[in-house]
Amino acid sequence: MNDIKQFLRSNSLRPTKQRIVIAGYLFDGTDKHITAESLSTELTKRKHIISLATIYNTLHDFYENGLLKKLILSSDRVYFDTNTDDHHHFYSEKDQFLIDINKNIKVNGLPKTPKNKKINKIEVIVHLDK
Amino acid sequence: MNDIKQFLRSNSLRPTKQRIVIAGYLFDGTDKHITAESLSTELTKRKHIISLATIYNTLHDFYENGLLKKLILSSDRVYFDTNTDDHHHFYSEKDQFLIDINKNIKVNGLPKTPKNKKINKIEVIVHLDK
DNA sequence: TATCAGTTTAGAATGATTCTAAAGTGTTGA
DNA sequence: TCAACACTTTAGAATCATTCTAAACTGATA
Ligand SMILES: [Mn+2]
Ligand SMILES: [Mn+2]
Ligand SMILES: [Zn+2]
Ligand SMILES: [Zn+2]
Repeated sequence: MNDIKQFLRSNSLRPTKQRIVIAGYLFDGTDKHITAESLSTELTKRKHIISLATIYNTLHDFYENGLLKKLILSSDRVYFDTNTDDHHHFYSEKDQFLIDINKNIKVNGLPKTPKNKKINKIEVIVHLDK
Repeated sequence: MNDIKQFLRSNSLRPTKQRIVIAGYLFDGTDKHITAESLSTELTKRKHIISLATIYNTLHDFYENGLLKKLILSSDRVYFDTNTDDHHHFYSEKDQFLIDINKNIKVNGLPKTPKNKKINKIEVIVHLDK
């Protein structure tokens, strides 16, 4: 709890009650893939009522500060990933199911990068089912 | 034009005026990445006024029939791709810019597929800028 | 402890997409 | 040829995740 406060402060985030609760849940040592909605549900289960606006604000604050990754996999919800290491995913749209691929994936055979552009990151999504 | 009609029929799509115009534009031999909005703008330029509802309907009909691929890259618009071959993309969110990678990309080092699941497709997105 | 910038929140707004239901059209069998 | 009907188009309403607004609240600081 004081760890969490320090953690937030060290990321230039004021440790408010809401951020402490959310960070406590998100960064408990277990990697998580969540959406604003699923996070809200999870917090409500734990009797922590936090407005959706704050949940969105907090997810963005954490994202802006590099504490979360953003995953765009579906057109109707944004996923956030507590695993900020470089990694990839298995994804089942059908089962709304997302699994980290932490192994060292190598992408071979890329053509040259478009003129005046730099590669920011390479994302591999392994789509399951259909 | 009669080619287009046949093309639509052979894909179990009734060749309506609107579908003929849209297919004529989309499948002119040049690969395209479009959104409902950009397609609408493009058709309007060409003096073909088609309602947005029909544009959405048609894109989905074409997609359902395998004439288009769907690309989820941003949370606020869906891209459709007239290149239905297996391929990957360079993507610049900043410049809303999308380039095909048709070269034979190889993804090495994938772990085993989750139990009871099958790989549907592997998608590589090379994000540019930041 | 007063002050103030930063934060939370209810509720409104946004905007891409989907839905509804009424009018229009391509197909087909007689 | 054309009536009949299933399929399609469309305006406008609805949906819904997300963002915005602006007022109340709170953590940090001196
Ligand atoms: Mn939606
Ligand atoms: Mn949007
Ligand atoms: Zn992950
Ligand atoms: Zn493409």
